[in-house]
Amino acid sequence: MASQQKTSRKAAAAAIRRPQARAANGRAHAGDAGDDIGLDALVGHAGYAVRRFQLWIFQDFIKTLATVDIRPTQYSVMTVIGANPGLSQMAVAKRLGIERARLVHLLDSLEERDFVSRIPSATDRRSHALHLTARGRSALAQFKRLAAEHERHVADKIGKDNRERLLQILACFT
Amino acid sequence: MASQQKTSRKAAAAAIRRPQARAANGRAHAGDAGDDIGLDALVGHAGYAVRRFQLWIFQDFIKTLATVDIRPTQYSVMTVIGANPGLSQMAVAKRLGIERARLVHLLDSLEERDFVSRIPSATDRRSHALHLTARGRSALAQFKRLAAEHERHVADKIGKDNRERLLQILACFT
DNA sequence: ATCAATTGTTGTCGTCAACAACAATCTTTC
DNA sequence: GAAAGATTGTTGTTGACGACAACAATTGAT
Repeated sequence: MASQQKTSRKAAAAAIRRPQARAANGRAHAGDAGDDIGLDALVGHAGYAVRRFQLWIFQDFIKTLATVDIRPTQYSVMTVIGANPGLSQMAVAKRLGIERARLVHLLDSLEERDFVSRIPSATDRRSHALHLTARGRSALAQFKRLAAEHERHVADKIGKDNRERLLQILACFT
Repeated sequence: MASQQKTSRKAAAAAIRRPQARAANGRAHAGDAGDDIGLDALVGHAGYAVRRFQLWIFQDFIKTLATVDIRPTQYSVMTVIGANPGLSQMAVAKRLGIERARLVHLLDSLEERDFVSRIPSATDRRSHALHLTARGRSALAQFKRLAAEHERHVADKIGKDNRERLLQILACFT
């Protein structure tokens, strides 16, 4: 493949020049940096819009909480544990739609930073009861303030009422 | 960490039993499999809902187009090239918000399957003019039919009008 | 007592975004 | 027209993330 690239770059300078069907949005020379590139069917696909939106929103979250070095998934884990102390890893994973294998590493890092502690369950010696540490509780309070600031960025971007509508539409997935 | 887990599992069976602050949504024993686990602040976060929604929507897309083995990103690349023949890799990457480094591998796979061809640009010997092959064009037509079916799944899930509203709200990101 | 299921853990694999470096090539500037 | 800087495609690495498979310890059911 690399060699194929090399050879095709060097050799076939006289390329196949087909009459070439015109673009759906009719542009002359499509190679330049103009921003009038049509998306065709993509504009009707919710998945594309959602992907772009999630990219933006996650980047803003990470940037807004960069000072405390907390990522969206870590925030969601701490929030759920804070609201439901004593949950097992299984319960947290199921509730948040995270693989329990992945949650292991997430909790490892949060435990290293002394935000969360795994306490052996009194009733089931297989499972751990998850709790926030004192440090974790006060940290989470700060995270929530920063997350609220991030949420204001979202409202600024798409509009306050649109954000409300969005939350309502997607409520069935939370 | 692994040893810490081992020891804590074996040793501290008599765990710390704090009086333990009650959960925000007031539950008795939080360790069981009940689905009444509160999300607390997460319900107000657009990012969380969007993440869950994107997970669902991408999985449905992949499943619906499994017979043709096309993933969302591949579909978006072929759609844009089909609508704008002759685009450079840079232009496609910028338009779709993909890293140009990542687009290289995407195009490699699409070129291997004879859906896309990189034709040396006549005006700029650095860049490639991207085109769909004849096989790529007819394949894309089928992909679009399947993608439309997927889009109906979305409408079934969140409601036809909600889907329209969603597309409208997120139009600024496409 | 035995067998199936659950829980946490470890590991691998593939996708994806972000970055950095590089050669080839184009563009700008003197 | 030659040097300096920018752009394009490519390669590679890193880290977050989802999916899956295996495993030991433990629990629950038969």
